[in-house]
Amino acid sequence: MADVARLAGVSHQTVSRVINGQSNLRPATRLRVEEAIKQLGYRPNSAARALVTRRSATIGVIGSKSGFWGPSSIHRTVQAAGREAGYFVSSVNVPDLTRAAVADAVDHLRDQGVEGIVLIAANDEALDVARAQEAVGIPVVVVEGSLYQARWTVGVDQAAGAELATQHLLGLGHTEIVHVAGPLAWTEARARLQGWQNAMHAAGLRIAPHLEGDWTAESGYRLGGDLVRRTDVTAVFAANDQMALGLLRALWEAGRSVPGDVSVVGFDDIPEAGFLIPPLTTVRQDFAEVGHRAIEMLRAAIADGGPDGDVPDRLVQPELVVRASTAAPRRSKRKAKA
Amino acid sequence: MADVARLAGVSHQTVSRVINGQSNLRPATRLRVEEAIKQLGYRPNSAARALVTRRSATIGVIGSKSGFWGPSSIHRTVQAAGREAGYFVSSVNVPDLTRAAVADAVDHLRDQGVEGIVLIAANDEALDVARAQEAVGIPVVVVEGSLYQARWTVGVDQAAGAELATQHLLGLGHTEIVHVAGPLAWTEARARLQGWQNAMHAAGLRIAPHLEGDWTAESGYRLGGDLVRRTDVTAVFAANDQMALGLLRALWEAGRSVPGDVSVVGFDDIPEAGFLIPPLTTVRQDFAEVGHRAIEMLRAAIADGGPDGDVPDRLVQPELVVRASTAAPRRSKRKAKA
DNA sequence: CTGTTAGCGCATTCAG
DNA sequence: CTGAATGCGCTAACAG
Repeated sequence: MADVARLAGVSHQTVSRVINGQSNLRPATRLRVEEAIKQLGYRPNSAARALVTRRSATIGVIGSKSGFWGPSSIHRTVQAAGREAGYFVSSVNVPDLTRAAVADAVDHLRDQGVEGIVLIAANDEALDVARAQEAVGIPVVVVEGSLYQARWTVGVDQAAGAELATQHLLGLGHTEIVHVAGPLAWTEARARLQGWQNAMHAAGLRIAPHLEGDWTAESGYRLGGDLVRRTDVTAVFAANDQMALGLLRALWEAGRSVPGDVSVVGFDDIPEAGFLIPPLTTVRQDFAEVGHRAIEMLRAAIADGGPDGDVPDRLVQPELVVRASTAAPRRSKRKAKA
Repeated sequence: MADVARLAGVSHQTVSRVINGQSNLRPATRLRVEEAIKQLGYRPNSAARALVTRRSATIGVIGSKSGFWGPSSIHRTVQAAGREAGYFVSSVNVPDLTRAAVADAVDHLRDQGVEGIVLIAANDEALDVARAQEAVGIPVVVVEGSLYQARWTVGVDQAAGAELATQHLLGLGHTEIVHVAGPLAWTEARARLQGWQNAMHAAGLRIAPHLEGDWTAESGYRLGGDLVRRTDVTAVFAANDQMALGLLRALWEAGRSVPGDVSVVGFDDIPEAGFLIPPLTTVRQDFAEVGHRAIEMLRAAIADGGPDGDVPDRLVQPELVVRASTAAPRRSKRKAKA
């Protein structure tokens, strides 16, 4: 910077003013300085700036190492939105979302001086850490966590999505609809379970016990092995597409046709969903929107720290994508068809 | 830090020594300082440290927004390995790997003062930028790029993997093996194409023209629509699992059985591969290993800048995973079966 | 083994 | 509209 000042024949701080786009500058001076900057290929030192301004212009994102479609998509969109908003974004992927691992990630990020943190794919333990952190003073926005367990939250309306899926099945005439849930320590899994129950309840139907998987195709396959024997079940709503995929395979192996014998609905709309056998009906989530809102909220939290925004803003509405894995049940048992 | 010094009754400097784990300290003093640090909840300011040491302890990772399995898995493993190595890791996902976008990402990272960059999933344009960057002084390790186009490179031996896949098909007795390649602007796609050609050539077989997809299931499905008419083709080697998945669907729709009528091999071993219909034979890549080596190499590049390591170290060997999508051709046309 | 003295590169007072 | 001083929090020399 001293070099630039010398070359432009001005002082230190005039250069600083140019860089920070201050207004009180004679255009000629500014031009001269800009010229010198370009000529010398000068780049401001962000460490020095951070030291004096006490602003690192950096935010942290905590994700999980596991690489499920939803969380990792959100990680990407949050990253992109953060950068667009002018931040450097520093990521850390924890092996699992245990209290210790998340706390560790938070520490790492704090040491770097991040101004705020976005925590993705939160389960209960992770939420505890988030709450503690907020108390300590560094804003944490939780994505896809429960709205009631953290102050700053953004996410898709999971329950609404699950209701959409279930209602679709209901509308087709199904009454025996089983839910293959995700791990219930995850708030997302619980919200989807809840949505399914709500819809079943609203339709006046008996709510069969749900199954619980771990988001993987393997678990869907394994649980599908059990479901296959229950011939009363005409439809399954899986809490994500991976498990639905495993289910499809189990059904296929058992010689039960989809959607002839049983309809299957997933959740997420992974890019492959439309190319499964058969193409999967599922619930699409607008991850890009989630990413943007997360950053928006984080900025607000950093600037303000005050009361959070309106609840409606935190929820992104999902959308049902109907494909070929769902149809009316073969023999329509009429019963609770209102 | 001044507070800590005061509380411990020592100087500035001694505190600094404790933090940096220097050896010349009386244990008693160290203990006293550590006590004070804990009591005050003191955390070193990394900006100040970066300013004086000229080391940010930060590295950058450039990935692509698209979210394909391979690149995003590597992104995660690189992130993890970087953190284990004591770095802060800052990510940026570019919309596409064009020259402009990558150059932009590099600039962003440089502004942050990263000590080095890992560039993931490189195509030709991105490689240009990487080379330019190396010349300018900031080390760039390219993952999955061509070994000949950049100095610091780590990756899976794509060609070897493709040969593995092709040889498997060959060993089963197939002679008409078509390759559905990835976008050939990607070095990975070219290497896999090359491996297939090598194996075909070595077997003394005619090399049919390849098809070119874009990594997506959709493209596999589309290209599969064409392949379906070519009844002479008994086996297809797809350059990734997504395209193989689309292919499976196209084949299924056309009523051609897999592996009865045609065998299919993929590449990547995505977690769902074992649960497709039928379970997919594919080539597995050890992404964690790639991530570790990338960081290892980046450290070397940062420290040294000198000659690169031995070529063997840059290549991770892939592994064939045989599942149910491959079998001997129905009518064995003997011809080049050695 | 420990304290003292400088200065990293910048933004922020305050004067001109 | 611009320049001169001051200090952010820390580490790197030196002294002692």
